[in-house]
Amino acid sequence: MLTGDIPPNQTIYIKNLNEKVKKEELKRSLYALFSQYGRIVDIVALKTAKLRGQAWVVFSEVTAASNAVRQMQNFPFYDKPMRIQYSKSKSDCIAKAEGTYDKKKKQEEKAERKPRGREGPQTATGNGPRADTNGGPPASTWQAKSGAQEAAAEPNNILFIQNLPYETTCMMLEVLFKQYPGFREVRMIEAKPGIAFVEFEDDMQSSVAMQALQGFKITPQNPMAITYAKK
DNA sequence: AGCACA
Repeated sequence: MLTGDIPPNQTIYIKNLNEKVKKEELKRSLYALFSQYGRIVDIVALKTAKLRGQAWVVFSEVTAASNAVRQMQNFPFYDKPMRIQYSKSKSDCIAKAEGTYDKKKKQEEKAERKPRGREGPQTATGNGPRADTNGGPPASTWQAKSGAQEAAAEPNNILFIQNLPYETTCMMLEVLFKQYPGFREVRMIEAKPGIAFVEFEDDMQSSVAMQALQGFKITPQNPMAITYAKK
C-alpha cells in the first residue's frame, strides 16, 4: 500500500516536495491546497539538511487527513508529485491540546535518536529562556474561514463558482481572480445566472485562488461557493 | 531518501 502500514493519523506526512521553494511560501501553498479537506491546525516544514523536502500538515479531523492522503496522492506540486502518508506520530500541537504533551519524554526520545557522546541535560529546571529567532507567523495564520468537511472532489485547473448575485459580470470576476497567478479566463453562461467557471493554468494555481476567495462576498447575501469543476 | 514540532 502507498500508506505503507502506517495507521491513520490526523497529521499527514508529505515528501518529495520541491526543495527550492522557500519555507513560508511552501506552507502557504500547502495550506491553500489542503484546506479544502478540512480545518488545518498547523503546518510544519523545516529546511534543515535532514528535513527539507518534507512537511507535516495537521488536520483537526482524521477523516480530513484520510481524504487528503487519497485525493492528493502524486499531485504535481511545484513540478514534483507529492508522496503522502499518515504521520508516524502525533503532532505536538495535538498532544498539547489533549493535555498529553510531555516535554521530558520528548527530550528522552530525542536522546535515543542521537547516540552522540554527550550527556543529556541533567538539570530538572529544563531549558533556559528561549529567544525566538526566526519570527515565523503565529498559529493564528492557520485559522481557516469555513471548513470544507466533506466533498473532496478531484483537483481541476477549472473552478466552478456558485451563489453569485445575478448582476455579477465577467469583468467583476476577472478583477477578483486575476490577482492570482496562472489566471486564464472567466466564463459565464447567459442562460444560467449565479454561476461561473474560472480557468487557471494548472491545478495548483486554481487551488490557491479557491482557498483565497472561498466565501468571498460580492454582496453580503452571496458568499462565493467555489469547488473544482467536474472533469 | 529523508517522520518534526523549542
